Amino acid sequence: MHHISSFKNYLSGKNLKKTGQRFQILHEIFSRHSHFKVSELLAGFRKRKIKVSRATIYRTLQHLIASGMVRSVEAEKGWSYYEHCHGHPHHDHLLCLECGSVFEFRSGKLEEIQEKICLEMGFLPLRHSHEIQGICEKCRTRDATSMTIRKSR
Amino acid sequence: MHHISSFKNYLSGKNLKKTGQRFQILHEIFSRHSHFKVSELLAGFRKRKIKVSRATIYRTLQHLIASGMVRSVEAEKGWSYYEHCHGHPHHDHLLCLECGSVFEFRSGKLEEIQEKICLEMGFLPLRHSHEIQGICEKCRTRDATSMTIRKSR
DNA sequence: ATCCTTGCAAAGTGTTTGCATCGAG
DNA sequence: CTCGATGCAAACACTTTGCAAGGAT
Repeated sequence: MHHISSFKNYLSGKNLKKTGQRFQILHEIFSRHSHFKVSELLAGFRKRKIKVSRATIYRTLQHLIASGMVRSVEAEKGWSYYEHCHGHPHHDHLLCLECGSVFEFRSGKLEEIQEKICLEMGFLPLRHSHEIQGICEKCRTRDATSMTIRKSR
Repeated sequence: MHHISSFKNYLSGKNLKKTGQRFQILHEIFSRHSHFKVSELLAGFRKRKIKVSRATIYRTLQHLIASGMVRSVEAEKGWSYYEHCHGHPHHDHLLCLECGSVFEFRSGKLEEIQEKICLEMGFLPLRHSHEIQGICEKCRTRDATSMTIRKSR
Protein backbone atom coordinates (compact mmCIF):
# COMPACT_ATOMS: atom_id res chain seq x y z
CA MET A 1 0.00 0.00 0.00
CA HIS A 2 2.21 2.71 -1.28
CA HIS A 3 -0.29 5.49 -0.78
CA ILE A 4 -0.51 4.85 2.93
CA SER A 5 3.17 5.35 3.52
CA SER A 6 3.18 8.34 1.19
CA PHE A 7 0.53 9.94 3.29
CA LYS A 8 2.29 9.07 6.53
CA ASN A 9 5.37 10.64 5.09
CA TYR A 10 3.54 13.78 4.19
CA LEU A 11 1.96 13.99 7.62
CA SER A 12 5.25 13.52 9.44
CA GLY A 13 6.93 16.10 7.27
CA LYS A 14 4.29 18.66 8.16
CA ASN A 15 4.03 17.75 11.82
CA LEU A 16 0.48 16.60 11.33
CA LYS A 17 -1.04 13.74 13.26
CA LYS A 18 -1.74 10.28 11.95
CA THR A 19 -5.34 9.88 12.98
CA GLY A 20 -7.79 7.12 12.30
CA GLN A 21 -10.12 9.38 10.36
CA ARG A 22 -7.39 10.44 8.00
CA PHE A 23 -6.58 6.87 7.09
CA GLN A 24 -10.22 5.93 6.81
CA ILE A 25 -10.61 8.72 4.28
CA LEU A 26 -7.48 7.68 2.45
CA HIS A 27 -8.74 4.13 2.25
CA GLU A 28 -12.17 5.15 1.08
CA ILE A 29 -10.63 7.22 -1.68
CA PHE A 30 -8.11 4.69 -2.86
CA SER A 31 -10.54 1.83 -2.86
CA ARG A 32 -12.57 3.64 -5.48
CA HIS A 33 -11.93 3.13 -9.12
CA SER A 34 -11.70 6.80 -9.93
CA HIS A 35 -13.87 9.87 -9.42
CA PHE A 36 -15.79 10.65 -6.34
CA LYS A 37 -17.69 13.43 -4.71
CA VAL A 38 -17.46 14.26 -1.04
CA SER A 39 -21.04 13.18 -0.62
CA GLU A 40 -20.14 9.76 -1.97
CA LEU A 41 -17.35 9.31 0.53
CA LEU A 42 -19.70 10.34 3.26
CA ALA A 43 -22.31 7.87 2.09
CA GLY A 44 -19.68 5.14 2.11
CA PHE A 45 -18.82 5.93 5.70
CA ARG A 46 -22.42 6.01 6.77
CA LYS A 47 -23.12 2.66 5.17
CA ARG A 48 -20.21 1.07 6.99
CA LYS A 49 -21.04 2.93 10.19
CA ILE A 50 -17.68 4.66 10.32
CA LYS A 51 -17.67 7.98 12.10
CA VAL A 52 -15.99 10.64 10.00
CA SER A 53 -17.53 14.05 9.71
CA ARG A 54 -18.02 16.00 6.55
CA ALA A 55 -15.74 18.75 7.86
CA THR A 56 -12.95 16.27 8.42
CA ILE A 57 -13.31 14.96 4.91
CA TYR A 58 -12.94 18.43 3.49
CA ARG A 59 -10.01 19.21 5.71
CA THR A 60 -8.25 15.96 4.88
CA LEU A 61 -8.90 16.44 1.21
CA GLN A 62 -6.95 19.68 1.37
CA HIS A 63 -3.98 17.83 2.76
CA LEU A 64 -4.26 15.10 0.16
CA ILE A 65 -4.36 17.67 -2.59
CA ALA A 66 -1.46 19.58 -1.11
CA SER A 67 0.51 16.34 -0.98
CA GLY A 68 -0.26 15.63 -4.62
CA MET A 69 -2.03 12.36 -3.88
CA VAL A 70 -5.43 13.57 -4.96
CA ARG A 71 -6.49 16.17 -7.40
CA SER A 72 -9.78 17.81 -8.07
CA VAL A 73 -11.50 17.46 -11.37
CA GLU A 74 -13.99 20.21 -11.85
CA ALA A 75 -17.21 18.94 -13.29
CA GLU A 76 -20.58 20.45 -12.59
CA LYS A 77 -21.15 23.94 -11.31
CA GLY A 78 -20.48 24.07 -7.60
CA TRP A 79 -19.85 20.39 -7.39
CA SER A 80 -16.34 19.14 -7.12
CA TYR A 81 -15.18 15.77 -8.18
CA TYR A 82 -11.89 14.41 -7.01
CA GLU A 83 -9.74 11.49 -7.96
CA HIS A 84 -6.65 9.93 -6.56
CA CYS A 85 -3.43 10.10 -8.55
CA HIS A 86 -2.27 6.58 -7.96
CA GLY A 87 -0.39 5.32 -10.94
CA HIS A 88 -1.64 6.74 -14.16
CA PRO A 89 -0.54 10.31 -13.57
CA HIS A 90 -2.18 12.10 -16.46
CA HIS A 91 -5.43 11.00 -17.90
CA ASP A 92 -8.14 13.27 -19.03
CA HIS A 93 -11.87 12.95 -19.35
CA LEU A 94 -14.69 12.63 -21.75
CA LEU A 95 -17.98 13.55 -20.11
CA CYS A 96 -21.20 12.47 -21.74
CA LEU A 97 -23.69 15.30 -21.43
CA GLU A 98 -26.55 12.91 -21.92
CA CYS A 99 -25.95 10.04 -19.54
CA GLY A 100 -23.24 11.59 -17.39
CA SER A 101 -20.74 8.78 -17.91
CA VAL A 102 -17.10 9.68 -17.64
CA PHE A 103 -14.52 8.04 -19.87
CA GLU A 104 -10.82 8.43 -19.49
CA PHE A 105 -8.35 9.06 -22.21
CA ARG A 106 -4.66 9.60 -22.31
CA SER A 107 -2.30 10.70 -24.99
CA GLY A 108 1.40 11.21 -24.75
CA LYS A 109 1.37 13.42 -27.79
CA LEU A 110 -1.17 15.68 -26.16
CA GLU A 111 1.06 16.11 -23.16
CA GLU A 112 4.07 16.82 -25.29
CA ILE A 113 2.24 19.65 -26.98
CA GLN A 114 1.11 21.06 -23.71
CA GLU A 115 4.61 21.06 -22.39
CA LYS A 116 5.85 22.79 -25.47
CA ILE A 117 3.21 25.48 -25.14
CA CYS A 118 4.12 26.10 -21.52
CA LEU A 119 7.78 26.22 -22.35
CA GLU A 120 7.19 28.82 -25.02
CA MET A 121 5.19 30.98 -22.65
CA GLY A 122 7.57 30.62 -19.74
CA PHE A 123 4.80 28.95 -17.79
CA LEU A 124 5.59 26.28 -15.21
CA PRO A 125 2.84 23.69 -15.43
CA LEU A 126 1.84 22.05 -12.16
CA ARG A 127 -1.44 20.39 -12.96
CA HIS A 128 -4.07 20.55 -15.58
CA SER A 129 -7.61 19.57 -16.22
CA HIS A 130 -8.83 18.67 -19.62
CA GLU A 131 -12.36 17.62 -20.23
CA ILE A 132 -14.15 17.08 -23.48
CA GLN A 133 -17.90 17.16 -23.22
CA GLY A 134 -20.19 15.62 -25.76
CA ILE A 135 -22.26 12.54 -26.44
CA CYS A 136 -20.91 9.06 -25.92
CA GLU A 137 -21.24 6.27 -28.40
CA LYS A 138 -24.06 4.50 -26.62
CA CYS A 139 -26.20 7.63 -26.33
CA ARG A 140 -25.43 8.65 -29.88
CA THR A 141 -26.65 5.40 -31.36
CA ARG A 142 -29.65 5.28 -29.06
CA ASP A 143 -30.65 8.80 -30.09
CA ALA A 144 -30.32 7.92 -33.72
CA THR A 145 -32.71 5.00 -33.52
CA SER A 146 -35.37 5.93 -30.98
CA MET A 147 -36.93 9.38 -30.78
CA THR A 148 -35.75 10.25 -27.31
CA ILE A 149 -36.76 13.53 -25.78
CA ARG A 150 -33.62 15.29 -24.64
CA LYS A 151 -34.07 16.33 -21.05
CA SER A 152 -33.66 20.05 -20.55
CA ARG A 153 -30.96 20.50 -17.95
CA MET B 1 -22.75 43.74 -33.88
CA HIS B 2 -23.25 40.18 -34.94
CA HIS B 3 -23.87 38.84 -31.48
CA ILE B 4 -26.87 41.09 -30.99
CA SER B 5 -28.71 39.77 -34.00
CA SER B 6 -27.68 36.24 -33.14
CA PHE B 7 -29.28 36.64 -29.78
CA LYS B 8 -32.40 38.25 -31.21
CA ASN B 9 -32.62 35.33 -33.56
CA TYR B 10 -32.37 32.86 -30.78
CA LEU B 11 -34.97 34.70 -28.73
CA SER B 12 -37.43 34.88 -31.59
CA GLY B 13 -36.94 31.23 -32.39
CA LYS B 14 -37.79 30.31 -28.82
CA ASN B 15 -40.64 32.78 -28.38
CA LEU B 16 -38.70 34.60 -25.74
CA LYS B 17 -38.95 38.32 -25.23
CA LYS B 18 -36.35 40.85 -26.23
CA THR B 19 -36.02 42.77 -23.01
CA GLY B 20 -33.70 45.56 -22.05
CA GLN B 21 -32.05 43.52 -19.33
CA ARG B 22 -31.18 40.74 -21.71
CA PHE B 23 -29.39 43.10 -24.03
CA GLN B 24 -27.68 44.88 -21.20
CA ILE B 25 -26.29 41.54 -20.10
CA LEU B 26 -25.29 40.64 -23.62
CA HIS B 27 -23.47 43.93 -23.98
CA GLU B 28 -21.74 43.62 -20.65
CA ILE B 29 -20.48 40.19 -21.62
CA PHE B 30 -19.35 41.02 -25.11
CA SER B 31 -17.60 44.20 -24.08
CA ARG B 32 -15.29 42.16 -21.93
CA HIS B 33 -12.08 40.79 -23.25
CA SER B 34 -12.71 37.28 -22.11
CA HIS B 35 -13.56 35.58 -18.85
CA PHE B 36 -15.98 36.84 -16.33
CA LYS B 37 -17.78 35.77 -13.23
CA VAL B 38 -21.39 36.60 -12.54
CA SER B 39 -20.27 38.79 -9.68
CA GLU B 40 -18.18 40.82 -12.10
CA LEU B 41 -21.09 41.44 -14.40
CA LEU B 42 -23.13 42.49 -11.44
CA ALA B 43 -20.42 44.87 -10.29
CA GLY B 44 -20.33 46.39 -13.76
CA PHE B 45 -24.04 47.03 -13.64
CA ARG B 46 -23.90 48.53 -10.21
CA LYS B 47 -21.11 50.84 -11.19
CA ARG B 48 -23.06 52.13 -14.16
CA LYS B 49 -26.28 52.20 -12.16
CA ILE B 50 -28.04 49.77 -14.46
CA LYS B 51 -30.76 47.74 -12.83
CA VAL B 52 -30.35 44.07 -13.59
CA SER B 53 -30.80 41.53 -10.87
CA ARG B 54 -28.54 38.65 -10.12
CA ALA B 55 -31.35 36.19 -10.85
CA THR B 56 -31.85 37.66 -14.29
CA ILE B 57 -28.17 37.34 -15.04
CA TYR B 58 -28.22 33.67 -14.19
CA ARG B 59 -31.39 33.10 -16.15
CA THR B 60 -30.07 34.94 -19.18
CA LEU B 61 -26.78 33.12 -18.98
CA GLN B 62 -28.64 29.87 -19.38
CA HIS B 63 -30.14 31.13 -22.59
CA LEU B 64 -26.81 32.38 -23.86
CA ILE B 65 -25.24 29.05 -23.15
CA ALA B 66 -28.12 27.19 -24.76
CA SER B 67 -27.71 29.37 -27.83
CA GLY B 68 -24.00 28.60 -27.99
CA MET B 69 -22.98 32.23 -27.61
CA VAL B 70 -21.38 31.78 -24.23
CA ARG B 71 -19.79 28.84 -22.60
CA SER B 72 -18.75 28.17 -19.10
CA VAL B 73 -15.18 27.55 -18.15
CA GLU B 74 -14.94 25.82 -14.85
CA ALA B 75 -12.21 27.27 -12.72
CA GLU B 76 -12.22 27.39 -8.97
CA LYS B 77 -14.33 25.25 -6.73
CA GLY B 78 -17.88 26.51 -6.72
CA TRP B 79 -17.05 29.46 -8.86
CA SER B 80 -18.00 29.48 -12.46
CA TYR B 81 -16.27 31.51 -15.06
CA TYR B 82 -17.87 32.16 -18.40
CA GLU B 83 -16.68 33.54 -21.67
CA HIS B 84 -18.33 34.51 -24.89
CA CYS B 85 -17.60 32.49 -27.98
CA HIS B 86 -17.19 35.33 -30.38
CA GLY B 87 -14.66 34.58 -33.01
CA HIS B 88 -11.86 32.45 -31.78
CA PRO B 89 -13.82 29.28 -31.17
CA HIS B 90 -11.28 27.16 -29.34
CA HIS B 91 -8.73 28.60 -27.04
CA ASP B 92 -7.68 27.12 -23.80
CA HIS B 93 -6.27 28.50 -20.60
CA LEU B 94 -3.23 28.75 -18.46
CA LEU B 95 -4.12 29.75 -14.93
CA CYS B 96 -1.43 31.09 -12.66
CA LEU B 97 -1.96 29.66 -9.21
CA GLU B 98 0.05 32.45 -7.69
CA CYS B 99 -1.32 35.66 -9.13
CA GLY B 100 -4.51 34.31 -10.66
CA SER B 101 -3.79 35.62 -14.15
CA VAL B 102 -5.32 33.74 -17.02
CA PHE B 103 -3.45 33.37 -20.30
CA GLU B 104 -4.93 31.95 -23.43
CA PHE B 105 -3.34 29.48 -25.74
CA ARG B 106 -4.43 27.75 -28.85
CA SER B 107 -3.03 24.92 -30.84
CA GLY B 108 -4.42 23.37 -33.96
CA LYS B 109 -2.42 20.24 -33.38
CA LEU B 110 -3.93 19.87 -29.95
CA GLU B 111 -7.39 19.97 -31.43
CA GLU B 112 -6.52 17.51 -34.11
CA ILE B 113 -5.43 15.01 -31.49
CA GLN B 114 -8.56 15.57 -29.48
CA GLU B 115 -10.70 14.94 -32.49
CA LYS B 116 -8.84 11.77 -33.26
CA ILE B 117 -9.32 10.52 -29.72
CA CYS B 118 -13.04 11.20 -29.87
CA LEU B 119 -13.32 9.52 -33.21
CA GLU B 120 -11.62 6.43 -31.91
CA MET B 121 -13.93 6.23 -28.94
CA GLY B 122 -17.09 6.96 -30.90
CA PHE B 123 -17.55 10.11 -28.87
CA LEU B 124 -19.19 13.17 -30.35
CA PRO B 125 -17.37 16.20 -28.96
CA LEU B 126 -19.50 19.26 -28.34
CA ARG B 127 -17.35 21.44 -26.16
CA HIS B 128 -14.32 21.07 -24.02
CA SER B 129 -12.46 22.82 -21.31
CA HIS B 130 -8.76 22.58 -21.00
CA GLU B 131 -6.88 24.39 -18.33
CA ILE B 132 -3.27 24.10 -17.34
CA GLN B 133 -2.53 25.40 -13.88
CA GLY B 134 0.90 26.43 -12.76
CA ILE B 135 3.09 29.45 -12.22
CA CYS B 136 3.40 32.17 -14.82
CA GLU B 137 6.65 33.62 -15.97
CA LYS B 138 6.38 36.81 -13.96
CA CYS B 139 5.68 35.00 -10.69
CA ARG B 140 8.35 32.44 -11.38
CA THR B 141 11.09 34.98 -11.83
CA ARG B 142 9.85 37.06 -8.91
CA ASP B 143 9.93 34.02 -6.65
CA ALA B 144 13.41 33.18 -7.75
CA THR B 145 14.85 36.57 -6.85
CA SER B 146 12.98 37.84 -3.80
CA MET B 147 12.12 35.65 -0.85
CA THR B 148 8.36 36.02 -1.11
CA ILE B 149 6.17 34.29 1.40
CA ARG B 150 3.74 32.13 -0.53
CA LYS B 151 0.26 32.83 0.75
CA SER B 152 -1.40 29.69 2.12
CA ARG B 153 -4.60 29.29 0.18
C1' DA C 1 0.75 18.38 29.11
C1' DT C 2 0.69 20.23 24.62
C1' DC C 3 -1.17 21.31 20.56
C1' DC C 4 -3.26 19.26 16.59
C1' DT C 5 -7.88 17.18 15.29
C1' DT C 6 -12.54 16.31 15.42
C1' DG C 7 -17.55 17.08 15.24
C1' DC C 8 -21.12 20.07 15.37
C1' DA C 9 -23.59 23.79 14.01
C1' DA C 10 -23.35 28.16 12.08
C1' DA C 11 -21.71 30.98 8.53
C1' DG C 12 -20.27 31.61 3.71
C1' DT C 13 -20.53 31.13 -1.46
C1' DG C 14 -22.41 30.70 -5.68
C1' DT C 15 -26.78 29.35 -7.88
C1' DT C 16 -31.74 28.42 -8.28
C1' DT C 17 -36.61 29.16 -7.37
C1' DG C 18 -41.44 30.79 -5.70
C1' DC C 19 -44.18 34.49 -6.08
C1' DA C 20 -46.12 38.88 -6.84
C1' DT C 21 -45.49 42.47 -10.08
C1' DC C 22 -44.07 44.31 -14.49
C1' DG C 23 -43.95 44.80 -19.34
C1' DA C 24 -43.16 43.10 -24.32
C1' DG C 25 -45.94 41.61 -28.02
C1' DC D 1 -54.86 41.60 -22.51
C1' DT D 2 -51.57 37.67 -21.96
C1' DC D 3 -47.99 35.24 -20.86
C1' DG D 4 -43.25 35.49 -20.35
C1' DA D 5 -39.67 38.29 -17.60
C1' DT D 6 -38.06 40.59 -13.54
C1' DG D 7 -36.69 41.45 -8.68
C1' DC D 8 -36.65 40.09 -4.25
C1' DA D 9 -35.96 37.07 -0.73
C1' DA D 10 -35.91 32.53 0.56
C1' DA D 11 -34.26 28.11 -0.53
C1' DC D 12 -30.44 25.13 -2.05
C1' DA D 13 -26.09 22.58 -2.34
C1' DC D 14 -21.50 22.46 -1.47
C1' DT D 15 -17.67 24.15 1.37
C1' DT D 16 -15.45 26.54 5.20
C1' DT D 17 -14.95 27.97 9.98
C1' DG D 18 -15.39 28.94 15.24
C1' DC D 19 -15.35 26.62 19.22
C1' DA D 20 -15.32 23.31 22.80
C1' DA D 21 -14.09 18.61 23.54
C1' DG D 22 -11.10 14.79 22.34
C1' DG D 23 -6.76 12.45 21.16
C1' DA D 24 -1.95 11.74 19.27
C1' DT D 25 2.69 12.46 20.58
